[in-house]
Amino acid sequence: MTLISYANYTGRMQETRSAVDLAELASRLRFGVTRLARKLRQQAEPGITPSCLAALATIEAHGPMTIGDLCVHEQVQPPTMSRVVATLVDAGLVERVPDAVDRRIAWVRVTSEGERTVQRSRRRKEAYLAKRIRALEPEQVEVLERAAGILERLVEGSP
Amino acid sequence: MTLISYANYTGRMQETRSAVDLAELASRLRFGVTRLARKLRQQAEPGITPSCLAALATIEAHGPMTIGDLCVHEQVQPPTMSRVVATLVDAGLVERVPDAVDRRIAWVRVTSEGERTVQRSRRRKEAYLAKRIRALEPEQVEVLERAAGILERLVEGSP
DNA sequence: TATTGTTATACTCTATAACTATA
DNA sequence: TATAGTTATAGAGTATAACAATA
Repeated sequence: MTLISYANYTGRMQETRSAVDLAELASRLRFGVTRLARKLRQQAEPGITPSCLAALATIEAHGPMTIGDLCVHEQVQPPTMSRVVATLVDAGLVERVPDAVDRRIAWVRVTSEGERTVQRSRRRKEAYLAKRIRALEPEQVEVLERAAGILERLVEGSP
Repeated sequence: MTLISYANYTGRMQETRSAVDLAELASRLRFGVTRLARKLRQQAEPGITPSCLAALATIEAHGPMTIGDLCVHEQVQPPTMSRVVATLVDAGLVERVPDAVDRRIAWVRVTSEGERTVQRSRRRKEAYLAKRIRALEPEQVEVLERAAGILERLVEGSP
């Protein structure tokens, strides 16, 4: 109340109202995105743990990566990723490819079995989502179409 | 390709194209939402683990709950929640209130310290989000305004 | 000497099984 | 006997510290 009166007084009402709406938008978006992501996680692939699946999906999306690359991307420490990769290798979902020139480096590449696993997992989550989207009004679907692109780019390259 | 030709032949092209777009929308939305949620989790409150914070936020949002209620809501088993609550009690963020009539039941209530912690955590995540939203064009913000409400309701009461 | 990754060890989160207290 | 919750114990995920191999 005080804010709006002040803003009105100083002739910056539009700006101030935007700031207020922005906080509320951030709040609602945080809530909706967090809950939806949680539901999607719950549609998990059986037989593979979330951390392994996340690493696998990352490698599948980026192409062959080193352990170091994966650590940066997944925000974990080297020993953790070393173990995740060992598990994925044991499961036959990825394979190690020694670097031709620098033999310290281990490239990690998705196998065709791993490829199938990632795609099955994605299909499962997307089917869950598609089912809910199908229940919406056409205008709502259109809003989501436009929002999807904005969300994809929203946190791109941010810490 | 085959699908569209077939749809065209049977005169259901519009429906079939929608189905195709729906899968793509689901895919993009899954990607965007998952990544954004991940970034939000990374803006975590220091000194409290994600599982404790999630439980705390749930109690704060719902009011006093039993351990059983919390298990259902957080999708964990009773021993897990029992420990999470014990940790929160030790940290002074929640308190146990014995049920007046059924002494097996333990109600869990947020303390004022817990309240402050939840709100600080939310503010931190929302500030992160608001900062990114502020960099968008006004039309994009408007799309997100409309999308927020749709996302909030999208998975309401679904398994 | 610096970099890449692994092994050793410890702590947290989670689960199942067995238990206690109460209804 | 059934229910609400806790304790005992074990497995997975993660981290830091110390190490090995290579550059």
